[in-house]
Amino acid sequence: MLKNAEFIKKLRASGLRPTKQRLKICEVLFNRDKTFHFTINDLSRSISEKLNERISLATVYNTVHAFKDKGYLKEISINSDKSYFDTNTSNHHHFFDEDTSQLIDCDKDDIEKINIKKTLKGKKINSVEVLIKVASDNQNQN
Amino acid sequence: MLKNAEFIKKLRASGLRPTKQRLKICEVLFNRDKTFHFTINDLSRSISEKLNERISLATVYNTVHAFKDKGYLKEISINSDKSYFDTNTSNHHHFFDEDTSQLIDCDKDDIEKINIKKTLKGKKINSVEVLIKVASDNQNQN
DNA sequence: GTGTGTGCAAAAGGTTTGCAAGAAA
DNA sequence: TTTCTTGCAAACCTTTTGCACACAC
Repeated sequence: MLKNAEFIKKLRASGLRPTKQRLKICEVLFNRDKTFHFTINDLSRSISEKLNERISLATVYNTVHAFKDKGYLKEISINSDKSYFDTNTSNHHHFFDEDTSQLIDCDKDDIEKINIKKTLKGKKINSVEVLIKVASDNQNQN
Repeated sequence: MLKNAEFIKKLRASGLRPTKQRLKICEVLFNRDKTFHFTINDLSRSISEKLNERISLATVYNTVHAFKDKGYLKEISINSDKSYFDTNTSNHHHFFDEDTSQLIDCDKDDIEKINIKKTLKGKKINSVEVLIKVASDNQNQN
């Protein structure tokens, strides 16, 4: 459970002014036990539910993008009409449940290291993302 | 180079009426040497450029979705405001060049088989997609 | 003729932008 | 007081939908 003072320090350190809205968003995003996978809409809903407060959509978008640029959030590559973000910024992969549209983290141990043999001239690899799409198994429901 | 008659046969076989528009779209999509990675917008532009003809956007959307459902096209998981499709429906992965927004196919041999150790109860794996994001390497430009 | 497909325009949904008012430094 | 941030509404872009007309069978 991070305290407000820590968020303020963190924001200042990355050149972001610790405004009331950004601190609220930090609270919703980072004061939790588990990783949070969300769309902007989810986050916006969480803010109103948890804090009983309203932050303008434009500000939520601004903040999420700022946090992503600073490395506090990660955007997940999934083709969808919406963008998905993840509070777990470590190098990891995802299961995507097509029945429920839920993302599930994949631990480091769940997938063997991926070995890429091809290289592209003059290009460096920025990230390697694996998305495993799953759906209910009708052959063996449980 | 596939002929019109073959497209007609293929469409009929999958229960799609071989209309003028669908055949044109087949021509643009499948009469090429290399794999085609595209957004709906790219395809629409290709149609007007290559065939000097206009097909309604709604029809292009309908057709691409129908072709995807029938397995003639694959949708690629990449987070973007647009959807990307691929005429290569085999099991393969992609590089995504963040400088140019271009997709590049990854051959089977370029990546070792991915071994997933975790399983989710009652769920079966539908697909495993790897996306390797690259960008120009400023340290070693060439 | 019957049912499917097409095309247009309008609507929908997510995201971005411009700008005036407000808050932080 | 200067600069950054917020909030609103409008704009934007991709995608979907409703409906009349046209085409395939």
